[in-house]
Formats: sequence, C-alpha cells, structure tokens
Amino acid sequence: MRVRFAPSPTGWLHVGGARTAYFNWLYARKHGGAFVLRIEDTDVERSTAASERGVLEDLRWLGLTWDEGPDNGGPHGPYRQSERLELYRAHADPLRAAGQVYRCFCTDAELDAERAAATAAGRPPQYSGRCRTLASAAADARAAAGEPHSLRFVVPANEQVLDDAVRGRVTFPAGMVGDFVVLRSNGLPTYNFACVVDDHLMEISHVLRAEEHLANTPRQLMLYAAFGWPPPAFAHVALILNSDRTKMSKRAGEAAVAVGDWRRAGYVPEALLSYLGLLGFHPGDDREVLTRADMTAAFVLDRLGSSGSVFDPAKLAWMNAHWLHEAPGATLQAWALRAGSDAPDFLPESVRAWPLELRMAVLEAVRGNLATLADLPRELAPFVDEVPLPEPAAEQALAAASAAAVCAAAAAAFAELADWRAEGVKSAVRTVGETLGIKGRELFQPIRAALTGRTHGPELPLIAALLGRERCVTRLERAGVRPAAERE
RNA sequence: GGCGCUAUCGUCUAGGGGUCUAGGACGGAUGGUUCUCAGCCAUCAAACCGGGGUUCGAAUCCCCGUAGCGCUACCA
Repeated sequence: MRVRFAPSPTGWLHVGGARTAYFNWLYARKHGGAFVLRIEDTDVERSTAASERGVLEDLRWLGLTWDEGPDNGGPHGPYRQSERLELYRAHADPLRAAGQVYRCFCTDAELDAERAAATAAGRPPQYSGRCRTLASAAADARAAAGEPHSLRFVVPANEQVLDDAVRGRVTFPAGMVGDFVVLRSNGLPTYNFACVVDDHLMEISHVLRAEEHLANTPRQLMLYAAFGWPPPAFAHVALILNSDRTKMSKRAGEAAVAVGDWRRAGYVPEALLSYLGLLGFHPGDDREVLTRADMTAAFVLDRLGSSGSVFDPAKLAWMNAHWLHEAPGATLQAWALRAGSDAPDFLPESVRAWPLELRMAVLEAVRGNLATLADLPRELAPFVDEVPLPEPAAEQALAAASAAAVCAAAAAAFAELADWRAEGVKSAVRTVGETLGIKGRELFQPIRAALTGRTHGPELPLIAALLGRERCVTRLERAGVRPAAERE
C-alpha cells in the first residue's frame, strides 16, 4: 500500500492541502504503507524553491513526515517532477509510436480563436483535433525544421467509469473532452500526464486527493488504459469551503488559509490536525477531539463525507484552546519552547531562563487562560520581574476606597505567613478579609490587581504562591500606599 | 453552455426504512463556579432544500425540480 501527497510549490501550504496530506498520512500509517511526498513543479512560471521549502517546513511542523520525498529520497526518485523530465519524454515515445499521441503545431492564437468560435456557436470549447490528421511525414518535417509543437493525446471515443471510494461509481460520457496536451511545446509535461506516469512509476496504490481533481480522473484513466497500466484506487475528498460555500481561498475578511498563518498566530499542530481531521471525516462515535493515534485507528475511507465543509475558525480556536488546556505538561512545554525558523518566539526570554520546575508550574497555572500560544507573553507578564503597567481595569480596582487598606493588610499578613503555599495564602487572605470586614470581589480584586496588574487570571492563591513571598509583599506594599500619593 | 459532484440545527456532523418528540460538538443564550476570566459545570434555543413516487411506515430508497460548488487550459 503506497499513497502520496503531491503539492505544487506555488504558494504556501493550504489548510486543504494539509488535510489531504493528513488523510494520506493516516491511511499509510494505518496500513503500514509508504507515504510519498512528490513535488509537482512543472509550472515553471509559478513554482518557486522558497515555496517548496515552506511546504516541507509546514508539513514537518504538522508532524506529517514522509517516507520518500525530495529531501530524503527513496527507491522511486527523483521526487521533484522538474527532475523527471526525461522520464516523461521517454514515456511519450511509445505512445506516439502507437499513434495514441500526435504532434500539434497550433499556436496559442489559433487555439484561442478556435475556442472563441466554439463558445460563440454554443459548442463546448474543446480542441477540434485538427492536427490529429496531419500526415506523419509532414509533421516530422515541421518538427525537424524546429517548429514548436506540443504532443496531444488521442482521446478515445468511449465513456470512462470511475469507482471512487467516496463517491461510488461515477460515469463520464464519451466526447466530453478534446484531445488534451500531454507534453507542452516547452518540453514540460502537463499535470495529468506527469501525474499518471509518476503514480505508476512510484507504485502508488491509492490516490486520495481533493474533489477538484474528480473531473481530471477520466483523462488519467484514459492514459492508464493507453499505457496498459492498471489504475490505482481513487478517493476524492470533498472540498473545504469559505463561509459562502465557495472553494476556500485567500480572500479579504475570511479565515487564514495558510498553515503558516495559523502557526504564526500561536496555534499548535495537534489542534490544526484534530480540527482538519474531522472536516469531512467522522470517526463513527461521539468523540470530538482525536489525536493522531486515535485518527489512525479510526480512519477508513468509507467514513469520508461527500459534501463540502465550511471552514469554521471559531471551532478551530476552541480546538486550539482545548489542546492548550488539556495536553500533558511536557507537551505544553515543548510547544512553548519551540521557535520555528519563521515562527515568533512566544515565550519571553526571561521565562526561558527559569528553572524547569518553576516554568512548568507557572505554565500549568496560566494554561487555562490561553487561547493561543500568542497569549503567553500576556499571561506570563505578572511572573516576570518587572510587572508591566496595570491595565485600566486593574487601575480601577486599586482606586477603590478600601483597596489600599486591603493591600497594606495583605502585605503585612503575607510577610508573616508561615505556610507559603497556595493553601496558606488562601487562609491569609481570608483572615485579612475578616479583620477588615471585607469580602468577595472587594477583597480579592485589589490584591490581584496589585500582584498582576490585571483583573483576571488564574486563582489568586496560586499566583501568590508562584510569585514568592518577597515579590508579593513588595507589590502589595506599593499598592498599599499609592492612593495617598495620588491625593497630593 | 456542457459534464460531474453535493444537499440534516448558523457551522462541523451522527443517522444507512420503524428505536427520530432527529443525537453529539463549535458558536449563541441563560444560570452556577463564598474574586476574575477567553477556563470548568449545567440548562435552553436551533435542522431533515421543494415536489412526486415506492412502502403499512422515509431524514433514510427512486425520480423530477431547485440551489450551490467543481471541472471544462500548453495551471495544478
């Protein structure tokens, strides 16, 4: 069993591509097969090396590693189509000898005119096949003279039937497509041709790809037949959609489509994967968050949906927060510490230097308030040495009538506290409240504001315990005298 | 235009003839969590595209319609 993911390096990895890669990866993992990465860079105008690097980096970040690919090689390489050009030409030869492919000398202008005329006459804009009847001697002479030409495939006059794993039997009537180009005049293969040659040579057994390729499949089936090769099994996964149900794309106001954008926004790979994995796939039970291992166990082609799915950033956000709240402490550490080459560093430098134990305890305390890793600096701010200026709401809490008294009393109580742990701090605060006859919000908020500069965050006793007595007392004392200073 | 695919709460989906007064999740609303929160808990509102069949019985099967999307390139 061998599957592949075949991106064209013409931009960044799209969430739809990431999902396709994930499904392929899952299928390979589940059946102990190989997951092949092939770069489809035959569009020289749009393909870039930078894009290829970006795609590979995004896939690695997601943890979707490949068994064979452009960087690590494999028995069926090279894995970059631009390095396989001789292979495509070599495979065109027998087809030409068999009369299944012919030289076409039509120019772009002629083709455009032909298409325009067909459309105007209400006919489908497909190639007329006029070069098909060129005498081979004449064609040879023109080619020998250096006249640019492409190679077109002689489309057979029979219907094509596809047994798709998600769509069932799909029949394409004959006569729907004209003779299509297989080798361009610049010597590069077209998508359908390169795809068929490569999938066969790379011994791909299952092609899991997006539905947009469904209409290409009859062309590919014709090529398999012409070569006398058995086609692989196909599964066309429904598209991921914008909120208006058009194919998801980069557009103003819509959710980010690039995997890298989510990474830079502080989303973790597990969240993206578990969200994407459930777009168009259902595990068969009520689980809503599945790990890769869960998905590997659950993944079957016949639980793939056939209708498109709208991408919902709100649900992805929930998924990300869920992972941040629930993942094992070590995983949270790893996410926080990781700084990708182009990923922002979400962990403040001073926090990086903390002893592991303290860092883990603080991360554990603040994780419930994290929606993305980008929230880390904000949540960690109270724990660094120089607390940032209080937020307006905190300022307000400190300006309350009883705030200074509360802070001063808390400072005194904390200074004498024997049990400097969350439990001890909690009872100290309670005692302060009882002595002053203040409770609830009026009691806690000024202390919280003095300690953290904010009005919300983790439980107060936990914050105090983590902060340490010295810093707590200092900050509370400062808040305890402030109103007097302000009055002057 | 042609061909193809698709059609359940706002969104992701379960459902494959009776167990559906249609289930779960996100989002929303409400309440709780002897301090706060984007956290946690609880409750509520919210859907079978339309029309014909088949059947004792249809969200489930068939047909037609409608709508949306995809493809129709010397892009992939």
